[in-house]
Amino acid sequence: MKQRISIVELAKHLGLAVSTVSKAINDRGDVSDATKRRVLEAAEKLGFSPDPAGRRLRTQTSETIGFVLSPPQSHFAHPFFLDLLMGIDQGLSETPFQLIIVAARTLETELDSFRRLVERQRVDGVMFGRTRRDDPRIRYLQERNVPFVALGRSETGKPFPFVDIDRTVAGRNGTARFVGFGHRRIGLLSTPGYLMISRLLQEGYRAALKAAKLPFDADLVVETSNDEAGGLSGARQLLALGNPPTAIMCGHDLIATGAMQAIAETGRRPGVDIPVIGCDNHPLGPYLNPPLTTFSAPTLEAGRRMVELLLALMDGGSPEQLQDIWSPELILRSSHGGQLVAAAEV
Amino acid sequence: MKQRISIVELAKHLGLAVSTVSKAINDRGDVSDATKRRVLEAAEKLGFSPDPAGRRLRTQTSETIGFVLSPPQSHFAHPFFLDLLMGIDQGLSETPFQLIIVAARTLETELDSFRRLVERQRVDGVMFGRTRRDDPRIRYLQERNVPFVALGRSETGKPFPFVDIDRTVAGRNGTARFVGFGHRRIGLLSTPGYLMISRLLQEGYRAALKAAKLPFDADLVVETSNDEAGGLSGARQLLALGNPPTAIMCGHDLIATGAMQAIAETGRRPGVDIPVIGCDNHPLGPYLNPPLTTFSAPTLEAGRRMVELLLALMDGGSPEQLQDIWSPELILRSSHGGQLVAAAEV
DNA sequence: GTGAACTCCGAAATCGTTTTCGTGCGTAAG
DNA sequence: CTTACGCACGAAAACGATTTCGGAGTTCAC
Repeated sequence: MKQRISIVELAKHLGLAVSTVSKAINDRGDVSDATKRRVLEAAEKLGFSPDPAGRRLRTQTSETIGFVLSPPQSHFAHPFFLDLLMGIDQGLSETPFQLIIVAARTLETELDSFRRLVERQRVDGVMFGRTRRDDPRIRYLQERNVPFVALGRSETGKPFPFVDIDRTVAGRNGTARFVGFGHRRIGLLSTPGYLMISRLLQEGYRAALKAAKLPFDADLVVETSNDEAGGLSGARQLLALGNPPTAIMCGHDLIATGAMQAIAETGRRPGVDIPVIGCDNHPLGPYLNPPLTTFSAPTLEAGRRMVELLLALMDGGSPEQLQDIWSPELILRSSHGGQLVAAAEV
Repeated sequence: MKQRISIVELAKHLGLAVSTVSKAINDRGDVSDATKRRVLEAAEKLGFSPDPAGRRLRTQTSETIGFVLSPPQSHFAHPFFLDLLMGIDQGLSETPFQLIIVAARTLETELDSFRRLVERQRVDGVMFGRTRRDDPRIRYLQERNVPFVALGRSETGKPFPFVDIDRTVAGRNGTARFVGFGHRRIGLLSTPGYLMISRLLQEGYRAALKAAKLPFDADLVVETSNDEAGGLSGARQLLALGNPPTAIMCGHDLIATGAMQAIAETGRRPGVDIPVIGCDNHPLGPYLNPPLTTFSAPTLEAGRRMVELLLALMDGGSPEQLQDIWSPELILRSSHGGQLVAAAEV
């Protein structure tokens, strides 16, 4: 292990005072350009970089932001999550902050993860996703007054910063497209009801029905777990109806995958006899049979943006100004089917 | 923000010396059980927990281990990676260590990520995956003498701790199964050649051929990127051969997914006319058409084990003793096809 | 009763920074 | 020539923990 050099040794080497060296390195005032250059050069040559522990102790900051992985039920939609993480890391890479992550095992212990993060590790800020309509994490963080930014808005507490990829427009545009194709009974396979995205998706769905003067039938919307198994069982339930839907809008690509499976079970051709649309542009979508029509989710960009918002917040920005709502775009492949044949109507 | 309490205030509150309180909290000797209890209770009541910055400065340790995400080409097989991360976090959760992650953007800057981690952040240990046959990361870490454990062995440098899910057995057992079904020309779609898993997979493949006294045909193995697109183009290449394979073994489920697509393009039924086997048990495998036969990859457990190995290493363990090789198991679904019909032989 | 051995606790040094507050010096104004 | 002032740098005090070492007080053997 190459041995480390401390700032006092560097100062001694330069014949300068420690304080001067410190100021030079941090580019604070009160030091001439000449010595500043001299210090920087020596630091480079001797491989000096300030020990974070010392700095953190003195400045009373951890230079750390925490991300907590939601409990693994549904795994927070794998690729989605990974992209988000990379975006966050990219955003952080130009700052002195480091990203620490913890995984919550269950919904019950999730809050403990947050507590450990802020009370023990003393992170400077927090990020998380899968916001819920009523979200105890938000309440906790606001109560402790710790800066945070969420992926997805919520109905909880005071205003807070977030990036939201608007499920309302997915719900609205997806079902509107089905309506345009002549469908009159459109199923909705939504994520669990406590999630904010579920609420928004259903709002969009109802708005589209209303615009088309179509009746709302509660039997046609089922909330299910956010994965393939959920899509499978949810679609089975839908297809077992006396008057089953002729098209299905899904709250996630994984759900759509399961739904297509369920459709195939009944002997019908998924995406053809019963069209399907998903959400979040899962990378495997193009390889499904038929390729899955879905809505975009610029997750990497969302991660980067979340960092910007968090930094702005810690910089004194007001939460109301730090809320992004992005509209997902329809990605047409082929599972959305086409014009409904006349015979199939009624 | 609820205000923090430092150890001196706690000591004052108790009428004890700071040193005594510290010893009580860290359960070091030289303090009676009675006062130890008293201190712990007060700490609990007043919500005291030691400031990591102070401790780290004094103990000259960062209590931090770093994980670096491989460059996004192929995204390190999403769900695989997430499970690994959760395993690592679970392993770490009982220790004072925190997990910090950084994402390498490209192969070129990957080493810089490592350097930042050890030279600037001063992590106590490092983890990474996707080991390569010749791996500069390993060289760097061994040179700097920083403790690390890898996911996957390598041909680089001195012995080091790792957990390896043995691709050799996947390669061997997968092709052996095809052989058993009567196939004589078996394609191998492998991950990029510089990866260790690629090398091992091919070793297993050749071993199975040899055992069956089948000739090795270099045309039948193609190395390709570790994703669906790679599988697609690789399989196309294989199928365009004058004497194409009648079955394809794949180095990853994502590759298998692309391969099935390519097979379908030619009008043949993937998994039936041309059987396919993948690796790593991707969660979407059961939802492919037909469901994908694959090899298991207990990634969560691997993550947990990696933590154990790292801690053991930092505790003075010898690297040679800290190497796990796990055998993946065949997960039979249906894409492996069945008995080859006699007519297809030659 | 005395010395030794053993417990338990406290004073102070230390880890590597940043930051405040002087201090000396040179320069410009009067 | 004196005074005032700005500029560049240095001394020292934090930040919050751990650890070493020494010193009371107690117990025990002789």
